Amino acid sequence: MNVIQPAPLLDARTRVLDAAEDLIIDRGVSRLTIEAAARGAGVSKGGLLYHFASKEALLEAMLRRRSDFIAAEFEHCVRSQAEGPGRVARAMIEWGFGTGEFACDDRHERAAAVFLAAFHHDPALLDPIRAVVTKMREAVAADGLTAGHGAAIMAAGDGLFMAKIFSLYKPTEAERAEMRVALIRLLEPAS
Amino acid sequence: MNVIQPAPLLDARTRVLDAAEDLIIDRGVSRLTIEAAARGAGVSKGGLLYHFASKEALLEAMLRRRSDFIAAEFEHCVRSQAEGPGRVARAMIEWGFGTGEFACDDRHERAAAVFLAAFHHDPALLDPIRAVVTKMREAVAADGLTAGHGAAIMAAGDGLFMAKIFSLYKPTEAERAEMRVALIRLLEPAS
DNA sequence: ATTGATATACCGTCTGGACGGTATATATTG
DNA sequence: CAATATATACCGTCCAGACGGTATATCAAT
Repeated sequence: MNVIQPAPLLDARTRVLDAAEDLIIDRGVSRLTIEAAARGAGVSKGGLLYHFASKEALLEAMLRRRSDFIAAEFEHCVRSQAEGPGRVARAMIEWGFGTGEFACDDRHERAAAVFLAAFHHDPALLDPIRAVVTKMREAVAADGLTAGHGAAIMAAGDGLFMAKIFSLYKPTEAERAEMRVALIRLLEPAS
Repeated sequence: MNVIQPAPLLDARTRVLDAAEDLIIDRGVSRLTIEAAARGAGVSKGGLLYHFASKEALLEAMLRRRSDFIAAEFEHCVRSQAEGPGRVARAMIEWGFGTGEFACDDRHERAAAVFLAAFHHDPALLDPIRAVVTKMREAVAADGLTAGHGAAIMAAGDGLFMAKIFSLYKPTEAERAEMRVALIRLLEPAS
């Protein structure tokens, strides 16, 4: 105890949130305990419980942070697309299969980790994400594409996301590019 | 204790496997304990541990049962499709978006539950599924479609599966049918 | 009587959470 | 300004319960 810690650059609350994510990512969902998260953040268990009244409260906060972030990022991605039919679907393609600013990266990995941990503790904790997904689906439905085409694009992105969550497979960059081309075809009205 | 149980129709081993799945599905992954699984199967904890030496062994058996089943079911589904290019992709479309014999049903839900529980205990436990997925991806790659198109179809199916796992949303039958139509477009060579 | 199948009792560990205490910063007041 | 009070941000300890797993007993069938 009383080990000398490096000067804390972020406030304890943020450090705990980050540490908890790190823990899930490199030790697994089952290793996330409030004690371990506290240690990782350079805080005592009591200190953690000051900021988050319970493990559930911690998970709620983790989830809120990530789902807010995801929602904002996606909205930004949509706005970066040209207006007109298929705008939302195009954003989804860039989000899941592109290589630019909005490509999947470690933030998505962190989000996935949080979703899993929250779901494990209590499936109801995912409600904030469900709300975000519902909004996305509504946007897709009102996107001006042939019915079902936007939903198929979204599902394909989700599929890749799931593969990442469970490390089922890791598509090569070439494969992602090819999938992107395929999905772009679905932006055209059915003949 | 010693509550009178209905005559056990199945052998204890199968009953334990089923009970464990039930537990995950309607109480959540975190509620799966060997004690609870034993109770659900009408067996004592010792009885369960006779058949499955540890919780990990139980999860392994649960996973093996489901992944064998999934693999066999998918193979059957492929064989039911007409030969020729896109056979595997067509099977995937029917599997994930069709309404017939191979449509997703509660067996998929049970599989999803098992995957989650196994992943939580130890991500490496998913290796049997990863092998199945790898085989599927190889089959898709050799399916004779424009590169990436089969992978996109597969990803869309996976996306719907993920939505089911986490109860993110439940597409209507009409929506599934529309998605199916969209994906069928990807069977045609790119113009 | 041996073996397979199941029950009972128990142990050690881990975890979430409660609790009491401490140091520092920030008002409030005389 | 000094003294006092209050809030904030932690720390370290302790405990009850849950859980996985072991050891041993029972019992039916061959």
